[in-house]
Amino acid sequence: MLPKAYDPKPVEDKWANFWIKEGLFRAEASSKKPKFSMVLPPPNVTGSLHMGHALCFTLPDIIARWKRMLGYNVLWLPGTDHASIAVHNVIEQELQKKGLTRKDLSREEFLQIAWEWKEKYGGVITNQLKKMGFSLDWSRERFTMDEGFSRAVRTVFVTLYKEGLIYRDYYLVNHCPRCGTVLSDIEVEHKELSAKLYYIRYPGENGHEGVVVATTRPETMLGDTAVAVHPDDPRYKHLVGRKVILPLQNRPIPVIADESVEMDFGTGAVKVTPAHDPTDFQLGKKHNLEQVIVIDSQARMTAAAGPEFQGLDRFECREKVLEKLRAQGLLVKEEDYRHAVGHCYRCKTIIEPHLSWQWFVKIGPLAKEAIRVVEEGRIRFVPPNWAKTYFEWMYNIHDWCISRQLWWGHRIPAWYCQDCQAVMVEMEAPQECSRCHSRRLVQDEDILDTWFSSALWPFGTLGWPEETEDLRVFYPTDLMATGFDIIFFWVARMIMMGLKFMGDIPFRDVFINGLVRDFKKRKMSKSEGNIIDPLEMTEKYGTDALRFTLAALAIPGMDISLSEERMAGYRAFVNKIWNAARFVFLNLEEKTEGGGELTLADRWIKSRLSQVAGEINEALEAYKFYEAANRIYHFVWHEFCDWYLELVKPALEKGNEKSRATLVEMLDMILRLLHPFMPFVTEEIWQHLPDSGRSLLEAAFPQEKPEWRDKKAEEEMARLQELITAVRTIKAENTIPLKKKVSLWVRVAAPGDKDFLRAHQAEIFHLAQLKELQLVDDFPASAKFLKGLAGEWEVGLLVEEGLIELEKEISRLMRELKKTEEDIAKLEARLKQPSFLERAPQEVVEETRARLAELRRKKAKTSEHLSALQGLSESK
RNA sequence: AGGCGCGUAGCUCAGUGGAAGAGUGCUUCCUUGACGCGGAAGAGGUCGAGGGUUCGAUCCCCUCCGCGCCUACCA
Repeated sequence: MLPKAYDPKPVEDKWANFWIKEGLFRAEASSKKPKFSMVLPPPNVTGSLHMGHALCFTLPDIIARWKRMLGYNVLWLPGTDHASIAVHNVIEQELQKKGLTRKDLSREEFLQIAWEWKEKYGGVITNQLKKMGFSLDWSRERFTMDEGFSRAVRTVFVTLYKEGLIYRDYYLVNHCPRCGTVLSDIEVEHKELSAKLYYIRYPGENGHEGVVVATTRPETMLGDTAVAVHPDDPRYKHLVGRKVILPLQNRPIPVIADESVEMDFGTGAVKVTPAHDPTDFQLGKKHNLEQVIVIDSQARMTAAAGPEFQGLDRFECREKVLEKLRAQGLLVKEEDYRHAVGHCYRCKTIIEPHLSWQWFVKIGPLAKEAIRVVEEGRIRFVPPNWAKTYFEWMYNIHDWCISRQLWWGHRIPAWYCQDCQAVMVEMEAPQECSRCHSRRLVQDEDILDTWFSSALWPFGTLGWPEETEDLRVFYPTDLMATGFDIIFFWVARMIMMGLKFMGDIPFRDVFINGLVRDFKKRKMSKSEGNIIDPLEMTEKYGTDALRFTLAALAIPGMDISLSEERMAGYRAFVNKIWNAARFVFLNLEEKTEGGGELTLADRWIKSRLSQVAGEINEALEAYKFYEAANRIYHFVWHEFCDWYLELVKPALEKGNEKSRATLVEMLDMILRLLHPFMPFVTEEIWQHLPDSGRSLLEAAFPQEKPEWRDKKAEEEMARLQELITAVRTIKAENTIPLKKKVSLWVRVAAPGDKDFLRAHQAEIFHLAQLKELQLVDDFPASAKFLKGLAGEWEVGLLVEEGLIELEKEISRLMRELKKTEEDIAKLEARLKQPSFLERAPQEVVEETRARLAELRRKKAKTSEHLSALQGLSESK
């Protein structure tokens, strides 16, 4: 006999190991079954599993297990990502504790530490993935820096370079002074800050009044090389072509005209710093302005800023500049001002635009194809709205800066000749310069953006650039499940690279899941201290409960707000299933002699199960996890447990073998339906069933069975349920304990009713707790009843002394009557409108009339019952 | 500034052009032999505000209010 309460821990460990040991998650390239493939979004090696992962991996695991049970050859390929910046950050934090920076180490020393780190912490996350039971094919595990993958990355780089789609340029890029590397545009987070807008006078040359410019970054003025105004601005027209004196530097700079200047903003005159502002950079190029770098890559002022400022931090410098301007009377005005400032997405440091040589991907041609496959519906976003987000970015895409001044990652396969400056991009280090044959070559120090390699994940993991069997069988993959926050970072780039190098889409469907938030809808973050740790939750509630919670809350396009309450609810559900199974097993023990027919309840539950199976398959087909989860939840708890298990008891007592077989079969089917959502408890129970196979993973997923559909059984059950509920309601409202056995009188409505009720009286006695059932055509006037309605039937509980509280029942009936009257009034009003009768569909009108008739009957009966009770009350 | 999304029961959220739903919480009753991580019954909602389309709107359209998120070179 199973224990009374389900204990997840030992069960989960057992099956998680079993599945892997038996190779049940392994895909066979040679299989004859249809394939279904996915790649796991590779978690960072630095991290541990958080709730975002748990959600993002639970949903595809549900699909993977479902597809496997449908007979697919399923590949779900796992792996981890080297995550350059994240690894740098954690290692540098460690170094900092020892008072070191990475510059104190050699590149080789640093990389050794990083590899050790990867071995140690990469293992942590894979163990967590195994523990959660994700059905990943571990025999194919990959890492973005393993040898094969590195070759793929180099191949892509070299190919794109040779085609002119990768180039090197001296450009103003986003630089994080803390991380010490440049970042791509999308790695910059814009945050609104309260700041000041400073108005500074630049005096005119030869004593004219000059102009006043407005800026949020006064420290950059040291590098100004022009002032720009709008060509049509009457205030400044006369100044264009003349010069103003740049304060503090005492350098004459020209006033130029450009249409990009907004006349309405500030004073209509803008200072131009081509080396430190993206807009100014463009303007500078257009007007051939000098680029004066006054801030270096560590955000310190350079010599060009002048001796007074050199070496100062950019913000210290700002204060000093303001101080000086004030002293000279050139700071005209300060205004409070809110504006968006770029921050590093990793360390939140304010970004410094920085002029330097970097590598870029010319993205236009790649984007074009990637847009088309989504437009044409070859790749489908779920929910479809996310395609809009995708398009918006793709239409306005900028070239992608891919070089990073870091060490942990794929080193750029470019070599420079120190003699003739030739650039060589090759798969392997060249021996000599291809132009001058010099052997003095140095490799580019930079590495590639981590996302450059992640973009290759769907085919790099399958063996590309080798033409492997895996690649042939499993590419393109079928589904990519991920968060909306990396549509640009990852999804878009995978599409571009997949199309470019495989000539085919990397995946068919992109399922975008929402963010996991806390119960107050706040983002989970370490600093807020509101992190819900999935592993803590699995300890507390079990992995099945956690998985089911995530599935039940996964409404496409919506963020999930997670609460422990909710999880506790689903833990109860797991326990409920456990106990339903205990009941089934209890009845398995005592073998009966057989015989018997399928009861109404048997036919009903089979009909319902068939329907529910159909609905679940349909919901999963559409990735409606919440719908599938809720259907099965409701069916198991409120149909199978609440009704069927109670209804089957009388049949089991009679030794009905058909009922017993149905009971076992239903449990089997339920376990199969539930398995993708809660794999552990279902496997555990299923293995206790007689004649179960090696694993529930290999059992067939239930489908709708038309031969099980039984409309008559469903209708009859509905009538029985109505009757039983009516009795329970009367009992409950009169505070008669349910288990108190009563005499029930039913006034039947149709000729066959008596036979029907007699045939099911065992179930009725059991569920309504009766001691007597009288079937009558009319109630005797002599006896006293508590009456109610059950569909067409009128029911009466025979009143016994001291059994009822009349006042309570009377007020209940009065409430009921009032509500009925209100409903009647509404319908009558509707039916009085000629426009409704004329224009509404005939069936709607008919339905309304029928409903009205029903309500009128109810009203009549209720008031009849009421006056009977009132009479009783007076006679007392 | 643009784009997207949300506003329905105390809370978290489904849902549909033709009688307001679930889970949880709350109230009352019940130690029925699968389960108190349980059972039964119930209370609770002008479906954000105002217009419009319609015989009929919580649902479609417009405006507004409130709240998120994303994109963006007005310094």
